[in-house]
Amino acid sequence: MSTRIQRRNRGLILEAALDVFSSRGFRGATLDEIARAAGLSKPNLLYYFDSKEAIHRALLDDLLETWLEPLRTIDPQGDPQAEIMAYMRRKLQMARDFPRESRLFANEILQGAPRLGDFIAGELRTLVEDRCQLIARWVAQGRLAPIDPLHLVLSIWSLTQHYADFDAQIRLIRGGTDPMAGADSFLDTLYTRLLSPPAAVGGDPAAPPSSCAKYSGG
Amino acid sequence: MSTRIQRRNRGLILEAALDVFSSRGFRGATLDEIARAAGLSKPNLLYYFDSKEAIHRALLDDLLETWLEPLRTIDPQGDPQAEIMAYMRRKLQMARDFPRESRLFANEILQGAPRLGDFIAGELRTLVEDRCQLIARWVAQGRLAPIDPLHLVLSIWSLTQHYADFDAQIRLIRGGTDPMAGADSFLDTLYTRLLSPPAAVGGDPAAPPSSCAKYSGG
DNA sequence: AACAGACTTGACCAACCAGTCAAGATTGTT
DNA sequence: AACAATCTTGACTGGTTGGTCAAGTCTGTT
Repeated sequence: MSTRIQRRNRGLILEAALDVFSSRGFRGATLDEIARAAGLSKPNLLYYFDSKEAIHRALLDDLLETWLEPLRTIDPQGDPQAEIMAYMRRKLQMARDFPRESRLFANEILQGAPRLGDFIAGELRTLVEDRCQLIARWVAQGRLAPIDPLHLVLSIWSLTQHYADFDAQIRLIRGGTDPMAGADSFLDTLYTRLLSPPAAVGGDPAAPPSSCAKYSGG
Repeated sequence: MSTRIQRRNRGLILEAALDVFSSRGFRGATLDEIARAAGLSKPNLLYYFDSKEAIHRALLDDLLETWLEPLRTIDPQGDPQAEIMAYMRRKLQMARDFPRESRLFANEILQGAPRLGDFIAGELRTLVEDRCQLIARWVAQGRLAPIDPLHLVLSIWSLTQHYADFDAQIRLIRGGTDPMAGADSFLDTLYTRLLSPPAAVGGDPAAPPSSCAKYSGG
């Protein structure tokens, strides 16, 4: 059971901590700065969370489900190209809506994934392998242009999260204009051209490149 | 004038500092750790560099020229598609050869580019604008498929540096196999499909999308 | 050998850090 | 009003950090 005050203050702390951790990394963040941003005293932070580590952990835990969900949503029964385009658009929308979460994640990976190793090597890896098998089947059926499924997935992560993670750089280069302006239509164009199966209708889909072979067993 | 010992020790320090800064970020790195990695005492580090900040600065300064050079190398007289493919391949090779430098840069941008703001808003921005004008001309001439030049450049940065910056994640997902295996041919495929102008030979190149218009004045 | 300049470091300092604690303030309930 | 549970915090601790300094060692030159 948690009180009204607990819910409010835990919320304030996590919100402030997301700001600080995402922009300074774990070691660069200080409890004093989080406390100041949350409008609470430092001992009060530690009344609600056991440690700096625990706050960070709580943020990551919130994040992980949100992170996996769009990948889970890909529907094996749907149209291959439409499914992948929709996945890419969901990820881009997440970069727009949750840029701090993206940077929190990026910070964690950049430092060698010390706290996310288990999640990545476990749940995420399993899910990615499953999705790669699905994509490989679609390619084998000639419903997608021949492509390496894993690199396709990585490219979607890379291209969408880039707008959140490198926001500071893009802002400085574009000087003023919205960093993500034009990103939607660019990525639509990119993945349409990348994925559209060769115009040749019907028959004989080309053999998938060898890099897909390892997934075709599913 | 610098002595033999100076050259050797400055080199040892910068090499060690690159390891530490790239994996921990500026605030997460400590002089003790750099000193230990370099095999020198902490006061000795500060005999060769004025401060922690100065070591970091020296690393970034070394980096910036290397970073710009491939973009400069794009030849306005060359074949458009070949020039951009070659640029992409150079960037991918840099991600392979200098992953720590890429992560050092990524750390800096993630934290809001506090030390690179001037470089990015100045030299880099000017160069990028110039290259975008060039690409926009190529598109207008129908020698490249219609595409937003800035997002094209951003996509190359994103897709190549991703293999260095998110190395830890890719390693954990692939479990053992070389994180960059297959990246070359994937990116070759991607940019070939993205950039190849429509098969229609000769005449009437389609009007470039409006997002290119702002570059067409150069 | 002798000497100056270059190099090295143990011991230290002030500032900052995560986390503790005891004492007090606030809140919800009767 | 009274009381217990919840909430809040100033003052503190032990450990770490970037950086200093005086005293020393090493190196190249004569």
